[in-house]
Amino acid sequence: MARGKIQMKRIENPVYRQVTFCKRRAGLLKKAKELSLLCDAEIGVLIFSAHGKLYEQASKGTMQGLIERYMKSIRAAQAEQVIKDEEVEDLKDEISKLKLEIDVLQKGIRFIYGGGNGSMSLDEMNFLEKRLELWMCHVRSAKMDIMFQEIQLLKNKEGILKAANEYLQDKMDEQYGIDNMAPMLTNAEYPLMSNNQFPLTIQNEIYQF
Amino acid sequence: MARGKIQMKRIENPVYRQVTFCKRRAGLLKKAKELSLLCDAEIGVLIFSAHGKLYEQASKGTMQGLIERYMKSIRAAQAEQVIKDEEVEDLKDEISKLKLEIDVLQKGIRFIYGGGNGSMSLDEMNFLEKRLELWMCHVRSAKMDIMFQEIQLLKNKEGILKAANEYLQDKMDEQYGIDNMAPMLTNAEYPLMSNNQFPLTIQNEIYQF
DNA sequence: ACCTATTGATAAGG
DNA sequence: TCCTTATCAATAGGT
Repeated sequence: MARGKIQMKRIENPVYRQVTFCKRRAGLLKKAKELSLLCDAEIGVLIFSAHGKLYEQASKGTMQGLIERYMKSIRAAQAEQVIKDEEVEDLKDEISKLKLEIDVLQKGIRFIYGGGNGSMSLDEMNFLEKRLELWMCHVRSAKMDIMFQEIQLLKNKEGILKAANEYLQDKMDEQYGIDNMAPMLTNAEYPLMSNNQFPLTIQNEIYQF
Repeated sequence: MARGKIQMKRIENPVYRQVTFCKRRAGLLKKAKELSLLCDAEIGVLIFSAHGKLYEQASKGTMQGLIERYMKSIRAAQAEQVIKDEEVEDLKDEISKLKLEIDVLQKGIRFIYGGGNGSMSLDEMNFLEKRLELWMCHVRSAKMDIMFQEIQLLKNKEGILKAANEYLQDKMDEQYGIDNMAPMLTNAEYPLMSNNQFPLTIQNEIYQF
């Protein structure tokens, strides 16, 4: 440079620093423009002064376009710009669907829990009543299925235990003799099963509603 | 420059152009770094070669940070970067809440409509049944309230129409004489009200469920 | 903002 | 891509 070189460190004198900033900033932007022109390159320069003032130059196109190109160029840039936009759209779509779903589901239920604050018409309530009755039928039917399955399970168990019981009975008969043990078992047909017995009457009671 | 200055226009010879691009690019980045250092400025340089290759330099901080600062500096930049992030968070929060809500609401209803594909336990179904009965009670109670209000409304109308009827009757009596009109009205006490009458028996029928 | 001595950048060639 | 070197451009310090 002229009239003495300067050390490559921050210029402490604020006046000198400001002057140098102006001069070199102009030089930098000029160099950028020249490089862009000579070599057909797209160049952007962003300069924030120490006080936060912005200086910018975009050779060929706009700074916005350059930044977008930069974002796309850098890997995963799409994840920050393009994909983020898509994500927002997806999320909004999902929210719309969920809200619609909620509306349908809550139209009645909010009303019911809210104590019926006049937001539903008589027709809507009649519809809801019918719907609730239907749901209740379905629930009761499903409940019945489960209980019936349990009954079947218990009956199977009953059969197995009954066989085991008879087997044990025979063993005892062999070991202690018929005269000695027979009187103890006359009052109970399947003594090991008493807790799991399901009389048919109870079963029928469950089925009707 | 050395050995002759060059014209400030695109260098046609690709080899020369490429060489100049390398040299001047290095020079530009060096100048940028020096300016940043000397004058305490934050500088970013973006260079896309004619073939699309990216060269970048960010003095102080990262290019991303610089771009964000640029976006914030330029008007409405927050709407593209910061606010978009916040928006995504908000949307995700909303979705979480909605999904939770849906889960609660649909836990039973999905099952019911799905025909009871074994996803609920017997206890859960008992709970749901009780809940449905309660809802139905609420619906019927609300329905009843509305019908009662309608009845009150109709009774008020009845009173008004009855008075009007009597007034008209008197007028006719005055105009045509008692002998001429009396026989026509003996069979109906309130002839203008017949369609809106609510016998007490029907009302009671509605109340009981 | 301008001037200008001096330094730094770089075009051309290897 | 790097080195060399003759230029020319950029600029530090002063006005």
